[in-house]
Amino acid sequence: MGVVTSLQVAELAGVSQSAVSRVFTPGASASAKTVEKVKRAAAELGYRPNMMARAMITGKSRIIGLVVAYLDNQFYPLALERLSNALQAKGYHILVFTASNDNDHVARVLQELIDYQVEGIITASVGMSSALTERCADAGIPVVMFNRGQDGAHISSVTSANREGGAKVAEFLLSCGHQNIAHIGGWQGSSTGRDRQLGFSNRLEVAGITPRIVDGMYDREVARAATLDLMDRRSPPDAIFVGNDHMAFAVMDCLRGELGLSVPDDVAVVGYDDVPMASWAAYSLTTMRQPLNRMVDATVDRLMTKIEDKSAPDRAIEIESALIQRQSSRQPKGHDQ
Amino acid sequence: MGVVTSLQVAELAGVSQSAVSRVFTPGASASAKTVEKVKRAAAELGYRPNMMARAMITGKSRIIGLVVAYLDNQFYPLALERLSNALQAKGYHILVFTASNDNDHVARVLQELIDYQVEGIITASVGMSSALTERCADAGIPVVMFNRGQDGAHISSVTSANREGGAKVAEFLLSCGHQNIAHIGGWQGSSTGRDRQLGFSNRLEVAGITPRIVDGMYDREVARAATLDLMDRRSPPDAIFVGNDHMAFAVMDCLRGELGLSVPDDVAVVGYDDVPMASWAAYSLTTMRQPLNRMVDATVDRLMTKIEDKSAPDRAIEIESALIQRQSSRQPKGHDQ
DNA sequence: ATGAAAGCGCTAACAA
DNA sequence: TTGTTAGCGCTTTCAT
Repeated sequence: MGVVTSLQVAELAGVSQSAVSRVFTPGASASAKTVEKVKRAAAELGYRPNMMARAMITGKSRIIGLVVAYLDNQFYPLALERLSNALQAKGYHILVFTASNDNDHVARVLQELIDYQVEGIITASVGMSSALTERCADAGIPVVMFNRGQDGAHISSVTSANREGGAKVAEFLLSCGHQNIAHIGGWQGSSTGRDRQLGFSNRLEVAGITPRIVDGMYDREVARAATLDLMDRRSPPDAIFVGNDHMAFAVMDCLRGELGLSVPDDVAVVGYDDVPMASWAAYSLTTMRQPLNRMVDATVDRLMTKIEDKSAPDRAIEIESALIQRQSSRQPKGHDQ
Repeated sequence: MGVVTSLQVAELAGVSQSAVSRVFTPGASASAKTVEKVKRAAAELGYRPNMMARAMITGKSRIIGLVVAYLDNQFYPLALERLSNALQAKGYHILVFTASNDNDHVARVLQELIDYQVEGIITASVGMSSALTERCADAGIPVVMFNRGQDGAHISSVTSANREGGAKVAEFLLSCGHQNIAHIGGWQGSSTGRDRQLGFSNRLEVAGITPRIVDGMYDREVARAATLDLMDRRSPPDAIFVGNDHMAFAVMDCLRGELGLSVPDDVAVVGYDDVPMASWAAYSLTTMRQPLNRMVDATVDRLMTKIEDKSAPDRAIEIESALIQRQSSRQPKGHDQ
């Protein structure tokens, strides 16, 4: 069993144990000769520093906790992958925790993360009460919320400009000549869902239109039921803005499969996120592109900043997003092919 | 900053530091009175044991390393989610590492995992040379390969019965009356891809049919190119078995979108995995169902067994899978609706 | 059942 | 630059 300690390396190399430690500590001082001897001995014994011991002393575990609720919406696994890569490049690693969007559950999970002495926490697809935010701050652990915000709170977050995004969708549907518009929103318990909806309906109201609104809860089944309900009314909508792509696919499946309708001829559908699947031929979904890479970069940047300087100010970062037009929507008026 | 130590709790509770430790150690002995006093003091100070320190001493980090290559194939995020939940329920957590399928890369990642003193390693969608397997064994860290096997190797693995699965698909396509059959295989560098292909072509050969075979590399783009190539030949296939669902979706997109063909009238498509998307109306893909829950359970079980008893034998577990018939394939002969 | 004492493997002053 | 000496916060003998 390969449990080699720095002491054994020291003995073999004929130096002190602390010399070994220095050789394996980035910013430490050691003569070329010592480095040489130690490296050789270490290689021979297959020695590697014990991260746990190091973490305990320095208080730097090099671990970032990631709390995530859903992994069935493709946006999140992709975010996880990118975050992991970006963090790995900086010598950090991700400890994954799954939690439902229940506040108690999140609290428990957060406590465990604190127990693990993680250096930072990223929450994705989960909300946090300000009480929880406080708790982490007390423990001295920086938190960045990914794709969720928290109103007027003392916490860093990275989202796209959801309100503006919702407005852009409204603008677009209006320009396509739609008047009878519905919205299957993201869960109203999430800032993301609320903001998109707000931007959307505010812009529509300016045009004197009040969209029919249902909460899709970020769930395929709920979105499907909402679609069925919407289309069953006296004057069904000819355009539906869906709170995210994940639900939009369900809406399209329902529209085309169950109801035998044509998208976009009978009903136009617009989503939000632009996950890879949105561009697949089977859907070709018009959607707001959330720039994943930039969101990930901003998240990592925010986290690193706070880790290096705990007193750095918290910031709510909003990244602009753009509408990607595909086949699930009609052409805006006055725009020829 | 909430860095409360057991010593502070001990002082407040009027007991020794070791008493505090015992109270927080599951199998330890302490009188009801002591437990009471300590718990009260701990609660007052907000004390929680430092996992890092505990891990260092006991050698039990309660962390499982997960090495994963792709997260764009929906099968893996789902596996990750289930694994995380199952492990969380047992008090373990997942440290995620992403690695390409390059042996050196995997080696580096594995070394980092060993540095972190993880108690076990799960590899998903990545292969491991037996040299790497050895290394982990030397470090005393159990490894379970998920959805990958290693021929005649000294390692635990959990897969579905891929060879048999491939044969089942062949059998099915034959029963539908197909004669001109192609296979866009999973990456041949993976046991999973090889086994499915082997079972498939062996069964077909019995019927005197030699399928045209292309390696799809588990990649949408490669699968698309393969489809284009296959359909461009003099006698294009009327049935394609694709090595996994992820590629099968690309094949269907290409067939229906780019080539304007009908599935299954012109070409039948069968996949492998049965990810949720396979059942969505847009695809309705006939596919082999890999029982994710059972695979996850087996993986966790195997890992726990090896963690508890390092000398437990390694086993290659194969879980049976069944064909799920949907709309992307024709009806087998002699079977009425 | 409890406290004292000895480490786990390492980093970080401190002298030399 | 180097070795010596303390610990980090905890678990674990070992007496009591």
